[in-house]
Amino acid sequence: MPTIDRSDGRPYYRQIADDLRRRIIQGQYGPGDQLPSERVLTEDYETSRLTVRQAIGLLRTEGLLLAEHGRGLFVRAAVPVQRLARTRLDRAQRQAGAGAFQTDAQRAGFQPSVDVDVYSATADARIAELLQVSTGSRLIVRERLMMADKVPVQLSTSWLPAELAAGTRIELRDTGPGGIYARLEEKGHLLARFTESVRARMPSQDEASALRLAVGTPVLAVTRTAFDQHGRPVETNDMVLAADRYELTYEFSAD
Amino acid sequence: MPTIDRSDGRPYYRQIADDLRRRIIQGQYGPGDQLPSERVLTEDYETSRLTVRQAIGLLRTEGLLLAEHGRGLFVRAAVPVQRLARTRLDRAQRQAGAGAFQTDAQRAGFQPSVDVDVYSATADARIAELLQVSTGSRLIVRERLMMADKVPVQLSTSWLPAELAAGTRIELRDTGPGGIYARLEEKGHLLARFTESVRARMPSQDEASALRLAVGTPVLAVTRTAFDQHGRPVETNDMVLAADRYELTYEFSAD
DNA sequence: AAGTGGTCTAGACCACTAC
DNA sequence: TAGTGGTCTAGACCACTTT
Repeated sequence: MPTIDRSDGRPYYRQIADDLRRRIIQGQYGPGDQLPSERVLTEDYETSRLTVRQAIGLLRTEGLLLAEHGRGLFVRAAVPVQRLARTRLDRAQRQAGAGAFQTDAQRAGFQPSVDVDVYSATADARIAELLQVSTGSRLIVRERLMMADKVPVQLSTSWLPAELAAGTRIELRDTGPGGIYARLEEKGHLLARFTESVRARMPSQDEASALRLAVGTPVLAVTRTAFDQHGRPVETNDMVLAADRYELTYEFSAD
Repeated sequence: MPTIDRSDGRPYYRQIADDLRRRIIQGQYGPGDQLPSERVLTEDYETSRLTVRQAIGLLRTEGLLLAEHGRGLFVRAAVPVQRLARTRLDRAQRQAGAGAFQTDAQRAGFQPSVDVDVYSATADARIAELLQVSTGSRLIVRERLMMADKVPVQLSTSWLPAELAAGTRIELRDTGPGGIYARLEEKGHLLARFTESVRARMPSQDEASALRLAVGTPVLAVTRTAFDQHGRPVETNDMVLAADRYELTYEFSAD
């Protein structure tokens, strides 16, 4: 029977969280199962509702529990994870037609859709360094919200030096078959190399609502830069991915 | 002056959080600065302390604020980020002497130290698949807690088929110069290739306390598998990194 | 000793979901 | 309509840090 040890040094809400966490891990409550309501837990643990809510808040930020207003508390079920492999950027993949996101989504059985916004801007310090241009240089910026079966799953912002995009479909919403990389190669910038840097953090308010993230879901922030055959950076790209829906994979030689 | 709009649809605590967030982003409170105390904020916003604490809790899980018991509320300062590049696993690096962590830490100006635990176990389904052995096979497991200037920064667990480690220093706490990869190569398993998969999630209770993570800090979970010249997996490794202290970088060709 | 954040109580009413 | 989680009040005492 669940109770609180009033002489235990731990605060009550931690004892409750530890107890519920143990039950979940041991399988007493499985993925998708409903927990007793907050009021029932309050009676079970002989405490106040706020204390129970503190415990539940802890398990929510740990990503273990999901609260649904008017319905109840549920053990969070694992989401099918989409794997993003390095090979999504191989030339063969790029030339196959659509962009990387479309290809991935369709292979995984999702119906992809994209909202695009294109505008011009000037380079701040960070983008200037990534693209090896001067701060204040003119850029084309492409912001995209990618959806799988109409569920937002990925934010992406691309920056390109304005003169590389000038007069191409990169300046339009629809960049045509193969996406911006195909347009760059048509212009003589053969893509030679990518760098990617990966970080994780909690989402901003805007990202959380755009991606409809549950409390306790971090994001993966990936910055990719594309270099042409002369070693010149031709595009850089910030991707924000819901961490519970994506896995990134890389492969490299040991030499 | 800060106040709450009682007719605004948003809950009070969100209005307060939005207001404080705006002030932080606009620079009214810079990194490391102290905010007014909870009781002062309660008066400023003309509400109850719990409502202020809810707002602060939001900003803490977003990673914007840090609360220090008995001291006050502070804007979280950016931590110096350690970059983990693919090249940390190059043969030249590995043969230079110490393991990857020691090399990285010393280059970054930290004094590295490591707690190690070595024991034998049997393969569960996941490890069996990664190492391409049968479930239940005998393994050597090496658990490590890495510290930089005595601050825990990284957890690492390695699994190797028992027969590859048998009779080598891989079974000991101190594996000798070059670490386990050097011992494997001495035994004729030349390392050819690594795969890494990267995910992000909120830490478990154990990880949070082992790595001394602040509320609102996710972890990067990296699984690396090493393959020998015959394509056989010889080791697999789970790394858990504090996301606010690490950045992973990768580089690959566009072909 | 004074000020800070951390924990806790015993209520109340609102918003949402299901029957 | 009943049950659920979400928000809010007005207190109280504890644990920690600083002076």
